[in-house]
Amino acid sequence: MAASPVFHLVSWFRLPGHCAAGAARSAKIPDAVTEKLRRIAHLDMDAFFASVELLRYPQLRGLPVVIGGGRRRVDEIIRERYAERPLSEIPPEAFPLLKDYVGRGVITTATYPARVFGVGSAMGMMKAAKLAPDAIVLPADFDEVRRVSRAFKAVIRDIAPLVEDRGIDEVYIDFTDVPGGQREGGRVLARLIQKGIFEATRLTCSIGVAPNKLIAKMASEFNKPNGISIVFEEDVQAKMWPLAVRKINGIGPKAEARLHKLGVQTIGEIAAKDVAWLVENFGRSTGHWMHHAAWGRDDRPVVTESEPVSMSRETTFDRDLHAVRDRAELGAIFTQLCEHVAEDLRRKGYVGKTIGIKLRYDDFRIATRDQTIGHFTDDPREIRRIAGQCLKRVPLDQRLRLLGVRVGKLARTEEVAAIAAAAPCVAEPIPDLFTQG
DNA sequence: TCTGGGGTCCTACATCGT
DNA sequence: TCTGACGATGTAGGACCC
Repeated sequence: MAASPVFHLVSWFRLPGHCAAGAARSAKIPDAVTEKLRRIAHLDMDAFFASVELLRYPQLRGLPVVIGGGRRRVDEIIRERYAERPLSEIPPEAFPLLKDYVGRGVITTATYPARVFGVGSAMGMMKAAKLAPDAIVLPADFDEVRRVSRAFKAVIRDIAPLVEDRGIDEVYIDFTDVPGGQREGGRVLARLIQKGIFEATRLTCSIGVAPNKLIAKMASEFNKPNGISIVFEEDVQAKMWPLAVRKINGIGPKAEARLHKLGVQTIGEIAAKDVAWLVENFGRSTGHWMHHAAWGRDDRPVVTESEPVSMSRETTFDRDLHAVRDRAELGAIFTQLCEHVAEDLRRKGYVGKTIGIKLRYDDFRIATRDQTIGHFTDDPREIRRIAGQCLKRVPLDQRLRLLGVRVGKLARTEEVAAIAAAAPCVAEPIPDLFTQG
């Protein structure tokens, strides 16, 4: 190998403005200690959905609780028996248990006492019920979770403005230029943020601070729940390389299985492989990416603003439906999905020009079809019409488990309207694949 | 055994215009 | 008129993430 591991790591982590001459110089210059380092934090709320429920039902603290399934709110169900009592005074034995759960669905989150039994996110409810039959099961309250999500992100932005939203319970934060962001490698600022979030929401989170997003993401897992992990560039090999390949954000079950089959179990073993070998086995893009990731290299910036690419609605039926025998039911669901997507677009101020459908057959195979039209729309009837044309292009001789509608190629409604006002034109007709020609 | 919903990004391939 | 290269665009599917 031409360069030492230390050379690779040190050269990668210096900020462009601070490291023009790279590793050789930074290794010699004694003021390296005063140099401002790139410090990126990854913050992850602990068992977020479950923790939000425990704010409402504090009597369930310390008990195994999972969130998932069920469309009816539990407080409605138990109100039938405990009509006049405040929610916090309803005894734990009144809550539904996993072993009594009937229906489809997966676990969204599990509290730490529930995780002891081996249940966790994305696990089927039936399997979870076998592992932890006496765990309490609650449905997710998305409205409340969204409210708390906005609250904790507001706390962070007040302290450190460069925040990248990574979903409902996660963010990246650029500590580099935040006052105090360099102190103790970021630990001081991380503690401040944890304290602020707890005061605002009564919820805990875990934070990893590292030279880049890739390592910060891993670091936030090191010390869960309610932990802080600080990783410096010189720690990377010792902390990353013994870990399983799956710990790299971006290596999922497929890539993991492939690596295992090739005899690679840990991140260090990926790092030891030649790039050419990785490219040969995983393709050019993934091979190079995997090599960089294993060496802890990642120069992606913290992105504070982004536009959505698509919006969709999908639903899994209570029972598998047949396109012909359940035509009326499917038609009603289909229309409703189109209306929901249109509502979402209008509420958020977007229009789109690629309309598509997704369906999942009873054997879990997925089929998608798209159609791009000549203009932007957020009209539910038009979405329904184009989606209907897409639906005619998929085989419908097998039972369906799921149906979805998607609108892509989005643009802001106001921008499209402004362009249309500046250059009015007649919308071109939309070809109908099945009724014409 | 059972596997939700809402996304993003990547790849492969077909088609079309130059 | 035919052919090939090439880029842009659309489509379908897959992997992955929260």
